Amino acid sequence: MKISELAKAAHTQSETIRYYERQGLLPEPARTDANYRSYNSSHLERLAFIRHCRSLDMTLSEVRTLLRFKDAPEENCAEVNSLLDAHVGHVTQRIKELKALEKELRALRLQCASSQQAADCGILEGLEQAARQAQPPTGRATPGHIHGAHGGVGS
Amino acid sequence: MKISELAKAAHTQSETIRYYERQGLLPEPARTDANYRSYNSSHLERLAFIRHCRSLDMTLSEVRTLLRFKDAPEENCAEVNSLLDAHVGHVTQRIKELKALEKELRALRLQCASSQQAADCGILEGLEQAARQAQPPTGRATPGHIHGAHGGVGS
DNA sequence: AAAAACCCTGTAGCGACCTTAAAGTCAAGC
DNA sequence: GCTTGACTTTAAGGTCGCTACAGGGTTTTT
Repeated sequence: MKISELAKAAHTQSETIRYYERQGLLPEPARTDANYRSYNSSHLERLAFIRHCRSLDMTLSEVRTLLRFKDAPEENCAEVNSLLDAHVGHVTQRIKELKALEKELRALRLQCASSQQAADCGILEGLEQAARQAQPPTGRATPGHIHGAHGGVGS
Repeated sequence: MKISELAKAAHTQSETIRYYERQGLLPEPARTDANYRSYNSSHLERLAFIRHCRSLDMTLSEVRTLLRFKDAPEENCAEVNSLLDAHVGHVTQRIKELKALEKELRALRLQCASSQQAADCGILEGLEQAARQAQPPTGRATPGHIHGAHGGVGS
């Protein structure tokens, strides 16, 4: 299997596969005479595993940890459990934050129903006023790792 | 006001302020004889505005748009409204995605109650099995811009 | 045999910062 | 007047998870 076939099978781009190889997530495959990467089904399985973890919004570092356990089946898997617990915690926390955000944004949106001069725009005014009460940074409790509204794994 | 005073007042790091200046979000302030940046209250107000928008998970490009309207109060603010509508949409969408994710992760977590050999870990097994059904990438409808579980504005 | 489609390596870019480094400036204490 | 330490300056590089070239080689199709 060459790289584009593997890419198609795993719904991934070839570039991403090479990237995972550089990051040590995928083992270096055999090469053909022409120096092309030559994959087998075990590569596909591993890549599918990685992509699934990514679709669950895990970082590559988290995935790396899980792969370590897959590669060492005799180890105790307690760390897997706690990794997952932490990850669920991040997601739950992020949902909470985004809900609060959504509420604030919707309230803000109501302040300007029509299009008018920016000077009278309730949204801009609302933002300015909110900014004036120099809030304490409302940092998240734990740094977490679930991003904002922008990006994600997508297709 | 020098940079560290402004930084403290706006709960921001000095580096971030310089970064915003480079990005054209904050005007270049006057300089002292020693070439130190010298800020006034209008800078603070503008920085607070930016930080508040960031705490609402807007991108700097979105903030830039809002600032344009603040700087041109006679313009029609319709774009402000649609920007906010789009942003609320992104957040709402991301919440939906994260909720689905949370559900899947919690189900996965139940598969391994105790710590045991990784070979028998229900979580790893669950991940492997899920990965095997080569899902279509489940891309998000619109690219959106709300990130995953990792990162955010934080303190 | 030419053209199109693939593969290779290496590098640079995205966003929103954070960190480091090397050098200059300022206020206080001795 | 001199040192110490806390500030400031610019510039460069690192983070994360890719993506997009550039500039070559190879394989497949026409």
